[in-house]
Amino acid sequence: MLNLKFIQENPELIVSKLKKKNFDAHAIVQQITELSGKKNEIQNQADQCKAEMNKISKEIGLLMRDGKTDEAQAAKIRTAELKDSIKQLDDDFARIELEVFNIQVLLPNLPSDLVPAGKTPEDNLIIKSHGQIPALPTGSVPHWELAKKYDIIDFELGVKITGAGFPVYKGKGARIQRALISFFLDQARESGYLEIQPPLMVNEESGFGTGQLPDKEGQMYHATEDNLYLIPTAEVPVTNLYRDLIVDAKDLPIKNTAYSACFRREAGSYGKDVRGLNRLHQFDKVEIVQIAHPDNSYELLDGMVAHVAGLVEKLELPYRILRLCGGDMSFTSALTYDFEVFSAAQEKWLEVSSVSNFESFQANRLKLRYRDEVTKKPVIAHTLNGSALALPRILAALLENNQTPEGIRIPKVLIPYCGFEMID
RNA sequence: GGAGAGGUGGGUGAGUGGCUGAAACCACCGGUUUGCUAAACCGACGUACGGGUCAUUCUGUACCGGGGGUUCGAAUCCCCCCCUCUCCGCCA
Repeated sequence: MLNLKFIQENPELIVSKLKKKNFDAHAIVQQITELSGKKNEIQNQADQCKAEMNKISKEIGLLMRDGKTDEAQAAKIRTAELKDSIKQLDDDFARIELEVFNIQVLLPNLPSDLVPAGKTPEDNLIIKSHGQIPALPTGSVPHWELAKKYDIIDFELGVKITGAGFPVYKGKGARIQRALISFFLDQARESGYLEIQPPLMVNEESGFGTGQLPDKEGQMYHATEDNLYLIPTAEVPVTNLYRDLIVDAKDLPIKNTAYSACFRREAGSYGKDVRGLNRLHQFDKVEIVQIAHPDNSYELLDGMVAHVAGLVEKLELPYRILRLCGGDMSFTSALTYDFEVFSAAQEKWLEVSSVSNFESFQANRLKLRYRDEVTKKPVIAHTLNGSALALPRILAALLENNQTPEGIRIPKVLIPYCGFEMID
């Protein structure tokens, strides 16, 4: 959510910047400017009435104390009128405030100047490619066949007990999952992130705080009996740890990491990309989150990108980093880097991480602020997060790229975590 | 699920109708003292949204879990909701 004062003071800037996201903000900005002008006017009137009311009430109190009941009684006459005005003005104010808010949340975050123009994923900017695309031996197969061949992931069994998109990992399949989680968490800890184990369900306030509610309500599993939501990413509970807080500037940046299962309904996505591990309703992910000072949030973003790149390199997977174009970015992001690894049997790039700076967009909703060391005033912080990493597609690429006639080779760095060198 | 207690500023916690935006203590910040640390003492110390100067300042309003009501006036009284804690039951 963009800050209201900022919108009022920079209408043209907002309209021009949002063009990059292919979003025409003109009408919204104009509406907001008009409505908030009206809102301020009403607040002024209401405040004046209330000030007079408070004054009279105080006087009545004093008169009563002195036993001058007649005078007190006389003073009450004026209050009835004021009361009506106040009620009317307060109602109007609340209505307009809600109206402004409802429009305000329709505005996407402003893209950073680094964001390339464009409409579709084809317009994303490849800023780095790394690693060799492996030449697989003849007879190589995609990961869902490997999963069956070595009996490490059972998709049908998942269908039986839950439904499509809820695979069952077995034996070395389960163990490699656990190994990846531990590896990612250890790496994050070594990069200075504090490990958090968050709840997997969140309340409505948290869903709102990170922007899943109300817009993406349909994408989350909702336990209606208790009005709790299964988290789509650890970003939600972890970022919300800092909701409604004013943190010390000297504690920034705050760096947290968390493993969690992630739950996504993926309503409306069917067909080509959903085979095997490519798209699931439940999957595992290690997330990294930072709460930052606005002055250095982009440096920190680069650091997060470097961290994720390190992970993929250690796993010996060919990857590329994309800077997302305006049209492919999320509503809330100011700058996003996607990581894709090459899945050699499917012969395609799979997104395994998305690292973003949200600047103050999320923090404004969260009311997450830091106290400026000079002015001593609260200032909205910046939030950043990224996957480091999401497991399923990493696993898909590991299985496909490392298949040999003898079995699937485990990357060196994972062997101590797995306790085996081959899936055979 | 049954019964009870309670939600006040960063924390503990006082406050049952007006002089309470809120005592006291702790923490944080500034200062004095001190060889350093500590202690002691003094001072400042909420947030949001408005208005005027827009630089420091000044000023209005709102906020004591959320919403509604009573009253000239509500943290305080009434109603509804939410949450937390304790005991019992059930259970990993």
